[in-house]
Amino acid sequence: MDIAPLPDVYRHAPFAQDCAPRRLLRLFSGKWTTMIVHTLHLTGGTSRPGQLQRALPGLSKKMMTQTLRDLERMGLVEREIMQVMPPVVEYRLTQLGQRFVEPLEMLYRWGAQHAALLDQVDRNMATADDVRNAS
Amino acid sequence: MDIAPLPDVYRHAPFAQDCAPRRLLRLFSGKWTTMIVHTLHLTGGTSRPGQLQRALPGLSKKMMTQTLRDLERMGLVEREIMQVMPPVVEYRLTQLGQRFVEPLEMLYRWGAQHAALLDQVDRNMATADDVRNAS
DNA sequence: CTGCATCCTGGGCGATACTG
DNA sequence: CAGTATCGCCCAGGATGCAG
Repeated sequence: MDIAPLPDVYRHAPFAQDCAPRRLLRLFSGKWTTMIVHTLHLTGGTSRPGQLQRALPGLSKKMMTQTLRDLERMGLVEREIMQVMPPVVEYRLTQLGQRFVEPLEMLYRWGAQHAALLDQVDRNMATADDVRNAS
Repeated sequence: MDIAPLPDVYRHAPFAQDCAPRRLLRLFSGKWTTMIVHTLHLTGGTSRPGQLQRALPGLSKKMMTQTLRDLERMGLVEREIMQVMPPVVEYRLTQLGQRFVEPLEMLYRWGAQHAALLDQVDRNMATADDVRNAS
């Protein structure tokens, strides 16, 4: 008995359920994921937790470790523990992790170069809110 | 009385609270935001809701309208209503909205070209889960 | 067909406090 | 200093039903 083929709509949809774009978005859906990866890159591929947290204002200790654990599971980050007192830990981008720096750099660079557009968006939202308040 | 200056750490942090990268991430933090914008672009800059929903399997009617409203508030999308029965509506990227297509294209293209890396990530997570189950 | 209101659940994320 | 555990909020986002 044959399996019914998927409707064309699904096979040809540019954003099929598990297409690469969606997978990439899911990978980087966490609030801090991309920034942590990118910061590790900026610091030469390796940094210590305190350093990391200071570089990312607003990042709580909990979210930092949690995100780093996720990144470890993905194989993008590895952790080295030195058994001394006080303990010293270093996080490092794996080779796989370094591959993902490129798209992030592209994105961030674009944002920096087009800050004016972001300003425009903020202004639009502000005036929209004004209208909303005036009603 | 002077206002105490911010610690250097904050002024020089690559990811200061409101830097362009963070603003860009916030803009596109919604699950469907980027895909809707990109789909509008793919369809020549304008499409109807049904069409849009069919192009994005999994997108509920509610989230579609909600995201589109947000995009309208940002000034990235505009809506045209034709008063007929049954009603016809068209969503269109504004000029501002079109400016944001470029970074999305970069990102999505990168994802498509590096699907192998995404596969590797999935495999890593799978084996990590195996270890977890074996314990 | 489009779109809005309502209800509800999961989980992301933060604050706090405690261990080594 | 690094990491874990616990608590609780809030809201993104999905399901359903109704209206124009």
